[in-house]
Amino acid sequence: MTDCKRSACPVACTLDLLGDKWTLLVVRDLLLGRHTYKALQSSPESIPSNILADRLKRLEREGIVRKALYQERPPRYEYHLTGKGLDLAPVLHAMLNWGSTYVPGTMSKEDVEALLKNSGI
Amino acid sequence: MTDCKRSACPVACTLDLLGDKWTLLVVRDLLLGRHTYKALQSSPESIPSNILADRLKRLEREGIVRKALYQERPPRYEYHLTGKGLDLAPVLHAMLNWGSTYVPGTMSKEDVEALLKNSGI
DNA sequence: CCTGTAACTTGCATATCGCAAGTCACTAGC
DNA sequence: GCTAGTGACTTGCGATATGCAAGTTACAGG
Repeated sequence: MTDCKRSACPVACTLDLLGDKWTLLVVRDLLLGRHTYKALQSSPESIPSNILADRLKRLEREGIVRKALYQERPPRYEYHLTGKGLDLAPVLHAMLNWGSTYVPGTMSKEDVEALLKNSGI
Repeated sequence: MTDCKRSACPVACTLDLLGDKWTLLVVRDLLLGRHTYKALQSSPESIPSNILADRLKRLEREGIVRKALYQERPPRYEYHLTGKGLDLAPVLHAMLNWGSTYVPGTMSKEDVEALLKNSGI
């Protein structure tokens, strides 16, 4: 294997995989029920197309996301979180708590919880 | 104010502030008891000097870190987390959990807890 | 005066990002 | 059959960010 880690620290290694502005947003959207490339592109932050493709590829390679063909002609794909991916929920949840407490102008935690309920999770 | 957010999502806004490979590592080190520039530079991941200076400046500007002169001649500084900064602990803790579970070759959660105890937190 | 140390700063090459546009494989309508 | 439209990407390229090395400032100690 050629995966050189920065250190043996689990936090550092987690940041090596997820430490950027977009990756965890993709995971958030997958948790919120957006499963197609189009749907992921349509989230309010409008992720650039090439970045989305790259992040999905990385997440799949890391076993956090699984890509599935759900229609053959024309080919259409769905992305789903694996168990490893679903276990990132506490990280997102902690960020949600912190953000809604300390960043003015963001949705309250309650609003987001309601949104989650309506999205059927 | 000219702080344009990507969206009203607390997670997105949190990632705007902390979403990169280094920022949360600096917060981790501050939690672990490294408080000087030198000490922060000496952590196992060896953060580049210019990046460290930049991140400390940003964290201070965002009210996550407070810089204090603890010795006048020669001038020596200490960095400490504010309440806002300390409240990032759950985020780090969630990453610690995930990393130690899913990234092979990292320290176990127990080892890190022990380390935290010894560092006097 | 010379060496050492903490806390940065600067220069510069390389890597990553992000916008726009283009591609590919179809399907549905005329 | 021809054209427009859609989903899922890919490509080009300028702008921004990163990372290494070296330099700077302000002192202390011998």
